[in-house]
Amino acid sequence: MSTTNLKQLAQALDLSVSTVSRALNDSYEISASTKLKVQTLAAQLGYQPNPYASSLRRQQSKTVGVVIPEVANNFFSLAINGIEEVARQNGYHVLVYLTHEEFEQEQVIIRHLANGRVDGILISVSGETRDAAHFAKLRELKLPTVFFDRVCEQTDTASITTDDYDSGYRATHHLLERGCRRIVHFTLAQHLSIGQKRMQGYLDALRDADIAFDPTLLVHGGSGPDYNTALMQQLLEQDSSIDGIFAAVESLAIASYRGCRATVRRIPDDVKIIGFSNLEMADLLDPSLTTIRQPAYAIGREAATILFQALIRNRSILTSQSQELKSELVVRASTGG
Amino acid sequence: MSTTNLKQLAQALDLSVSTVSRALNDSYEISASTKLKVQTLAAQLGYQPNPYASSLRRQQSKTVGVVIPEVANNFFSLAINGIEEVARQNGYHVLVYLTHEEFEQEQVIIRHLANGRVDGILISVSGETRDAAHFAKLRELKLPTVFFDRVCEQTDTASITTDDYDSGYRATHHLLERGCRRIVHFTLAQHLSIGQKRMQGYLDALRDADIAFDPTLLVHGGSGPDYNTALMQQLLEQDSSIDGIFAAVESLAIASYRGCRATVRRIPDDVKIIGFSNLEMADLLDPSLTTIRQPAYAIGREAATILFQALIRNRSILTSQSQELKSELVVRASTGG
DNA sequence: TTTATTCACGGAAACGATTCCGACAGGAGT
DNA sequence: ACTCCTGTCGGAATCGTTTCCGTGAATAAA
Repeated sequence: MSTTNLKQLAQALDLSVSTVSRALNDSYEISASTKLKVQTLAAQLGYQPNPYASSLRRQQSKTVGVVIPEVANNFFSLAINGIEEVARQNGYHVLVYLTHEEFEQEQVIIRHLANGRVDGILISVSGETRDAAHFAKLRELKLPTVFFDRVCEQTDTASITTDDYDSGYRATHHLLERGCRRIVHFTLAQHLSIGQKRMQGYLDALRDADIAFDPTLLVHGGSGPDYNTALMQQLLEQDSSIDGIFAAVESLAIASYRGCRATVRRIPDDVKIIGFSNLEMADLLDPSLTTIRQPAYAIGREAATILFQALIRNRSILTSQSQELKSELVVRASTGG
Repeated sequence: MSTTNLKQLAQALDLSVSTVSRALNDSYEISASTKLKVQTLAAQLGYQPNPYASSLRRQQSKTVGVVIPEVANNFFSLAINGIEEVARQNGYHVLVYLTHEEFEQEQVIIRHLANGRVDGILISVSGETRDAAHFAKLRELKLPTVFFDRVCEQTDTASITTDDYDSGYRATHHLLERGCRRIVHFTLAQHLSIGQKRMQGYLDALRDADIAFDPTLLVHGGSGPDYNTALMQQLLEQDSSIDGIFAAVESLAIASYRGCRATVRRIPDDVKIIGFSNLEMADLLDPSLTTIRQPAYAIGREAATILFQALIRNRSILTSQSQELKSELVVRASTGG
């Protein structure tokens, strides 16, 4: 669509196409004078190389794919922010795909990405993902892939996460410290490693406090805020002994708030709530929410940085390196200040 | 990268490349039997056409570009959600670019997009954008463009917005109804049509209530939440008569909350606050925030739908059609209930 | 003066898919 | 028997770049 191409430039300058191409790419075998002539005319005519011709010839697209469950979520929004920034700095473009937490969508997207459209992939797997077969193709094709936050343990490639076990432990420990004894763990993605690590932190904190684990307090959220609110409401109605909730993701913390309101439980007097969240205005909630804040922006930046290091080196497969960033516990009113 | 290509398929089947291509594209001039043979082998080998070769030949990329100020924002997140969904349904890919509210970034991005990389553009312009010269190229290239929410009035192409004037009027009227007399209008993007419309609604509502407009109550926010909070705090300290704030975007409503807290103003007793916002948990804030909720997801869907209608028809320039969706005023505690 | 080397450039082959222009059957029409 | 289709397919051009290979001239080395 760009109106001018190499051939036109070459004709106008009475040079060959190859010379013009080399001049624009600052090749050493072109004299400074012709380089100048070519580049000035190119700038004047606003020449821009056709990206698809270029991508076809050199086998690289200068594009990365980002696959995430959803974007209307503060964590992933911030992560995309970091990714886009690093990509821009490296002259890469960013294709965004949403799985809507559905495994099937994820499979389709991965399959569509395995045709050279992208040079690398950054992915946070869907909550439904159990199987890792669809990632095998990426490995076959030597397509560099970095998992972030929600990793898939069955595939050995680079991944960047937060200290999920520790965070789960600390969150639970914090509630115990504040006197909670009947703590609900409200979770999504229970069969993902991230969910299991957080749960294990929860379990170990209980064990260390000599509190028996009650399986009825382990609640698996589903899709949709209304569903999760209803779920929590129902649980609170059935069990009046509940005095704490540890929500594994932001949306579940919100659902917990709503559940408490619906059942007239006071926060933090009756029930204390802590949740993973990147909500900027957690301190403005009623009551302000005690959060475990993940360094979402840094995660995006780090994941992208790792990917681009692999891309500019040799575009080979990434080693099974995994990096772990620290989350931060911010105590607020929902756990008693 | 994809391991199999047309030539390999052709050799394996003892057919020509052109025949295989036509068989896969379901051409009428290929017999049903060979079509079947070709398609089964292609499926078996997991053949996927090289997107760049394909894009180069047919001059279209099956990709659209989305240019927005930021993604860590509920409105734009929801809009992207709508866009991505429509794009997927039409077999298109979505490239996302962030301007970070900077005009220069926007120019660079638009320039980079004007080379055939995308078949169409969806854009919400940055807060700094005054000049529309960079959009002229898109028009020259006949690159279909749809503005959404933050439109650029100087270019006549399709746009989809909300009823910004009405919303501004209603928001201000609501504050007046609740007894406010000294209402701050806290705005970004004051030289964008969206900002001017909202402001005009504010001005007209004041006029209709026979309240003189005080220019010191028109506050132009800047970048960064800390800056905006400080700005509001300073204003509240200087002027104790302020009894209402109409925030033109979500982040400014939040800054207003923080400003009130810093100056120990009670909401809604001392100062009532209303703001544009797509915050899902506006009702959980302390106090719950009266909002004007834009149909963000629908805006994204509509904008994308308009774009794809143009793309599948004739990929010609879009007519200067503009569609307006309605926002919703949700009254909550921050305006007294 | 001859040979080698460097410099600056042109020609043409890729990359992988689409598509224009044929071509060669075999059957229909006269 | 001859022409004329129609149905199926192959060859080659094409999209716009990049890059391999080659070439002529000028300069340096012998």
